This record gives sequence, C-alpha cells and structure tokens, in this order.
Amino acid sequence: MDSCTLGCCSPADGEPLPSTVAQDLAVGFKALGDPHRVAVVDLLLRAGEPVCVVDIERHLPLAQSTVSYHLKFLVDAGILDRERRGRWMYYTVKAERLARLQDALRLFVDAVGVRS
Amino acid sequence: MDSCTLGCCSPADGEPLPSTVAQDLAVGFKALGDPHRVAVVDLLLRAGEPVCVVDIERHLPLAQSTVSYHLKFLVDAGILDRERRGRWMYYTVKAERLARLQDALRLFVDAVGVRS
DNA sequence: TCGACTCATCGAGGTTTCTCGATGTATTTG
DNA sequence: CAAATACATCGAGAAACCTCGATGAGTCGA
Repeated sequence: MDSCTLGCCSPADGEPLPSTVAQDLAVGFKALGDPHRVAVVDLLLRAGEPVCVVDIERHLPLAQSTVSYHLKFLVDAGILDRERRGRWMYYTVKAERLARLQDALRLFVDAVGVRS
Repeated sequence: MDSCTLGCCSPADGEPLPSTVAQDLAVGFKALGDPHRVAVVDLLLRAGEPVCVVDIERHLPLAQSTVSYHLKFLVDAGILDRERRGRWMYYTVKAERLARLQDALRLFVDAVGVRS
C-alpha cells in the first residue's frame, strides 16, 4: 500500500513554510490578484508621490464605490497606506510590504536555481 | 470643478501598464493568493524535484479532490507543469513564470527607491 | 482480465469577490 | 449655516472560489 516509497516520492527534506507565513504571503498575493488593483499599484508607483482617489478613479473604468472597495482591499492587505490631507485622501504604496513579497518569490526562484 | 488641478494631483507621468500585462500578472498573483497553494509551491521547491500528488496530499489538510483542484489552478496560471510517469502524475514549478512575477515586483520596489 | 491504485472531473454546498447605485460622513467653500 | 466636494460604507446581485463526496479515466500488478 505504501506506493510512494516504492516509486514516486521525494520526502521534501527541510522544514515546511510555517502556515502563518503562508497565510501572510497569500493575503499579499491575493491583493495583487486583480488587474485593477495591479493597475492601482502601478499608477501609484509611477506617480512617485501620494495620489488622491479622484486621480486613481480617473484611470480606472470603475464606479467610485468600486475603486474605494479595491483601495480598502489593498490597505487591509498591508500594501497601501492612506493619509488624509484636508478634503482628499492620499494613497501610497508600502515599499517594505512589496519588498517582502518579492523576497519570498526570490527565495522560491533561487531554490530552483540551486538544484537545476 | 476641476479640483484636482487645484490641489490634489500628480498626473502620473509615463505610460501606464498595458492592461494585458496587468491581467497576466493578476492571474499569476491570484494563483499564489491562497495559503494552501503557497504551501504547494514551497513544498515543490524544497523537494527540488518533481513530486507526485500523493506526497503533496500528504502535506495538506485537504481532500484529494481539493488538492487536485488547487493543482489545476496553479497549472492554469502557468505556475506549475505536470508530467505523467506511469501511474503517477508529477508536478514541478515553472521557474520562469515565478521569475517574471518577481521581476514585476522588483520593478515596483525599485520605482519607489528611485524617488524616495 | 480483474482488482487495486493514482488522479481528474462532476455536482453541489457555502463563502468570498466584484460590481453597482444609494446613502452616510468629513471637509471646504460661499 | 448651507451647499458642494471627496470619499467611505451599505445593500444587493452576479460571478467566482473553496471544499467535499462520488464517480470516471487511466495505469499497473496478479
């Protein structure tokens, strides 16, 4: 019955990714898992400075409430920060969060490189 | 009425990310947007060689059909490859795909670094 | 060929996501 | 204070996601 030891398996040496880490990464990647939200992050980074919702809205084919929904999604995932300036709400990208996600992917990619 | 030119806006110079690119990135990130799928990718990379479904299943608290569902999700997103070897189906990570996703994040992170 | 094994797919459920219009909450301006 | 602007939140509908047990398709060993 133990067919794997007969032929199919590598025991996956090393310690598995802690589930809390997997959970955290998944939250971040899921937030980037929508084309409109990718566009928002791209827009904010190309702007190079905080951008208000009016301008974000201008670049997206979505209703205002939907844009607000996506912004909240990104904030909740730790990818964006928001800051009130008078009448406007300014959004910025949290570079550290993006960098941590990138680190995870780099570890993944490097892990392949080591063995191939 | 043009309140943004009065106070709030940066025009976001430069060309926006093409929507097809945003779509492609979103598909990839969404596939990584589930903790069980992150665990699968981690497992495959730590194994360093193709792994069959039985062994993947062994590391996840999910029914066999659910594991199969997640594997198909990852394959459809271009993150995993599958290969039949006799009775078993072996899965591997497509490093190039992961590297492309990492590149996108690096561009994002670098874009912040340039201006801050 | 027959039974055991590996894995995918189907059907169905509950949950989450995505979208919108409508409404509510601050803030500024007149 | 009143009106206007910027933005969030609510309620609801449609679609997608996640999960499971059951069933189907392919492969191997006896």
